[in-house]
Amino acid sequence: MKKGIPPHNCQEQSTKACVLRVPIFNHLEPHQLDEIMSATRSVGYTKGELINRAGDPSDMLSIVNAGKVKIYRLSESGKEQLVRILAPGDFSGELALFRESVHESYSVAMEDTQICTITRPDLQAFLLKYPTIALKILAEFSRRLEASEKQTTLVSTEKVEKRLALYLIECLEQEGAATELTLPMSKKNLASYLGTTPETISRKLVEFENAGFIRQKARRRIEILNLDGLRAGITIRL
Amino acid sequence: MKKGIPPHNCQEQSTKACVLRVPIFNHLEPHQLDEIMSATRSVGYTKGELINRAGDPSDMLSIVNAGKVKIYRLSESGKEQLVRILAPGDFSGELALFRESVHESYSVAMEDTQICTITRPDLQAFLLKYPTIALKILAEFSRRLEASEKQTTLVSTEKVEKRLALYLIECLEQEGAATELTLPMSKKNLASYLGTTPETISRKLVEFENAGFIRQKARRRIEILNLDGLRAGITIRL
DNA sequence: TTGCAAACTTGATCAAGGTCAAGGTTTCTT
DNA sequence: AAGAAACCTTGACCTTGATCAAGTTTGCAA
Repeated sequence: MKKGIPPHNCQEQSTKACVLRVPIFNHLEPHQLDEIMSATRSVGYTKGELINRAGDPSDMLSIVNAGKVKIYRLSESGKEQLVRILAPGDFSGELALFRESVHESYSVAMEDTQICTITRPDLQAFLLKYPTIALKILAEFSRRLEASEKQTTLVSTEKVEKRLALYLIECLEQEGAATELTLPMSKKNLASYLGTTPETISRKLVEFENAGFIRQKARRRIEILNLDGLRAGITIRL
Repeated sequence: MKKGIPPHNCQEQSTKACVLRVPIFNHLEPHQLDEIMSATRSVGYTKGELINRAGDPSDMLSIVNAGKVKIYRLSESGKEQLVRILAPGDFSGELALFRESVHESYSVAMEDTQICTITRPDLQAFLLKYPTIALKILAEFSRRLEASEKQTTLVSTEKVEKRLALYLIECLEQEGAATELTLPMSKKNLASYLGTTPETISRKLVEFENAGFIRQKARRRIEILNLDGLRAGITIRL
């Protein structure tokens, strides 16, 4: 399944960019960066390619250098649940790094993607040698843990309508001070992320539109017309 | 709100036990343990006492020495969602430790409880001095992250019936090879943990009983009669 | 550019499970 | 041991949102 792009794509160039780009390393001295770079390999994947399945042995940290990676789980009953989307600079492989283990989730390249990898032994050595890296990773983990627990709470205590509204608001905030946002994924994926179905997403967005909270535009763009209304989440029933 | 138990309870004794008991420290040398112990304070809480609220500033790692602590979040709409229960040896305060921050969740003592605390500056110093501690914490975080993401998937893709069945099975596994398990929390809390209501838990357990999968006994004990049936989760409708 | 596949929309139906209410049990507390 | 307070159970009802089905639109590849 995993074919990758031939070795001529593993340029020194992109490996370097990768290490420089990642928050967990970019505070290091140049000579330390060089050291890490030399332990790094770069692999390419083409759009739609499966990077790993749940159950695959996991023994490296993967850092996205270019492209986008979708990480999802399959439930017992075979439903797909989107966990997160990795953008350049994001990393994955957390579980595997600190104990022998296998992947718990699937990942696919959403676009043509370059990934840099460091093996577990190499990373562990770096962590002991440069403890500040561990602090950075701890910070990132605590951020993710926080996000994940929040997501659990959201899914288990709020109705779809509110989950969707909060998600839109979150997207808006990431866009800066804009009044318009671009969904970072398809509605199908969004449904999977929010624990619902594409049909329901579709209907709820129409409701928001009818309530005058938003306007849907082309290419996944959504204009926010009434942020407070959206936040309150009270859509007028007919 | 936070009143604690007077200082005479902060015995050297319990502080030592605490540090020894925790997986993140118990691999260290005696002199290192002494060093950490001297940076540790012990505080007591009485049953039902609120330890912290969401929004409180969080600047220390807390380790449970004795007792049980319930950690929960409140959703936007005011519903309580149980995140986890800390037993002796478990720790909490993750988010706060690596960046200035506030608690995202509430914690209450479920019984009379002793907690040891280490301030952020002290812990950060130890992490840099003894990098193996960071590795231990990373391992624990990755375990929790994994559990949390699994929980999200479960809640967002499976029906209550299956979530409950899987939960029972998980409890059973933790009891060793027994055919009987004790729910570690009230059904009300279990409902909150599984993202449902006490009424539904009650009804589903009766369904499982009618299907011959389990038998409910006194004091939160449940006997498993048909593990495979439970796993398959197909209850016979009338 | 055409054509196919995937994504999206809309409608109709229905089951899961949340809510409200009322009684019955544990379990603390005093 | 009595009383109170939580917890649990059961019933009736009704909302939410999943599912199935059938178009429609969009995006991409040849």
